[in-house]
Amino acid sequence: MRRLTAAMEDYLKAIYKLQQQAGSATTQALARLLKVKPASATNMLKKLARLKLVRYSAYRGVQLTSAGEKMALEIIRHHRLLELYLRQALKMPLHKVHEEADRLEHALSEELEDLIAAALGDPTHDPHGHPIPTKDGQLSETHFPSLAEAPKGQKFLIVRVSDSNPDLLRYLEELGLVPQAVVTILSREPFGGPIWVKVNDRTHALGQEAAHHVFVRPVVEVTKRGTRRKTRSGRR
Amino acid sequence: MRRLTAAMEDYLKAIYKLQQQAGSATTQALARLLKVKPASATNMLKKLARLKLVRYSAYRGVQLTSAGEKMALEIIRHHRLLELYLRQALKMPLHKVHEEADRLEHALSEELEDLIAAALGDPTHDPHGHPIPTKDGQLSETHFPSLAEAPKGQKFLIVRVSDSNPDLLRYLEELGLVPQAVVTILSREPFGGPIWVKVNDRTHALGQEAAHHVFVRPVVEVTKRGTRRKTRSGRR
DNA sequence: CGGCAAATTTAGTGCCGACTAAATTCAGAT
DNA sequence: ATCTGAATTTAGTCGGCACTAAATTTGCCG
Repeated sequence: MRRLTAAMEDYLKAIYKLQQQAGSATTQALARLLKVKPASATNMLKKLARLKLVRYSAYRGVQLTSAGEKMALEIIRHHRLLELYLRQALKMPLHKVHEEADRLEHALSEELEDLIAAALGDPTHDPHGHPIPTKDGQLSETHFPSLAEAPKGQKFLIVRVSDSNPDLLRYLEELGLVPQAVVTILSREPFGGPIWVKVNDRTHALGQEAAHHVFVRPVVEVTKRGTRRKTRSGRR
Repeated sequence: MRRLTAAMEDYLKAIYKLQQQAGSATTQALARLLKVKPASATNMLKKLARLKLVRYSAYRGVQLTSAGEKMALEIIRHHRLLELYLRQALKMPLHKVHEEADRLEHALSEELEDLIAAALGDPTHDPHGHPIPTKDGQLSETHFPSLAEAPKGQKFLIVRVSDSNPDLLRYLEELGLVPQAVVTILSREPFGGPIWVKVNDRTHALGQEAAHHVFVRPVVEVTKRGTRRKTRSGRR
């Protein structure tokens, strides 16, 4: 159970992400995600295969072994706990937490991980709305429609925003389109035009690209009697 | 103003420490402190010299340049802020904060440094009692006698404990010999024998080695009238 | 089925920072 | 002034992880 290098951890995390989206990870996709050349990725894949963290057959892509997946989830847990901690305890702007967590995650001990999780009350989601794997490696990915797909004319709770692009994130933050915010889709311009949304009593014309990165759930509306409409239950 | 590697930062920090204690740093002392071979240290010293962070002439030891000192103090600031944060905000045991901070210090952005400093209210000392360099690189080292040197029969405030040995630290922690604690030196056995101290109403026989790592200041005693005795003033 | 473009891998290099072994320099004692 | 042991440096290696350039494999299309 030797400590992995930061580079290895980055690869495992990336492979996990690609597997989620596409079932398996190709050398090229991995290289693009990690901003390295494909040759470098090949190299590392062999190393990870020797460590039995991935199943790798040449020209055929990779998959995490269960040991590899376990490691990946640990790192993702570190990352997401850190993001939430930075946001919540230290009030770091949302668009900056990802990069910071990316560096810190590799230097986090189990001990500190536990302290942070405890300080946050064992949270289930990071500030972008991504689920945080449990200590024993459980992760419940749920699918939500993006603003681009959701029907107009009703209220939605923003449950997740993509953390891939800090500039986009900063923009969304300015508009108030962050997790936990409530948004109403007013209308939709045709031919790839913007989507009119209302949030915090302000109205914005949101482009397709941005809309694709905001994920929502029909909001729980509480009537005068305290009964609910439109969704079954609970958190997120 | 490119980012230094973690290894370079470690060397700068170590050189700074040795310079404090001895005026200048030798290759050997550096190697011992960093747990590398002397040949490795020589190597790195040349590299740091090329970057104008140290003045290095072969066989003659090193000194930090003012640029090097500035960097060293930044890193020490990171380290000590982290130690205090881990202790204060996350309640990490005192003997564990050093190692954790040693890893995290290299991954800390200026941004996060500022947030942490603000959250702690711009503190002046870390949990071992070491002064924290200011953002602009000021550091006030003050000398204090160790328990081994202090006169018996009076009360002392513990202002600092050495952070060099986690096991020793853990031991001191168990005894209650931590910064801010008040200790009374009862007596001193001759011929290198133990020192009898009282802390929190418990009495302990403290060996020479341990006593050398605990630094104290005569305590401010507040009389009924609120006047003071034995020391001039303020904090620490 | 053959041919070709894209994806991938192999081969070889460079930088970083550790190491060992061998050479060199320094400083203190005689 | 010289000798000698300790400290230091030099020379050469190695593992980690990136890179480029050159092979190789794949899969698809006609």
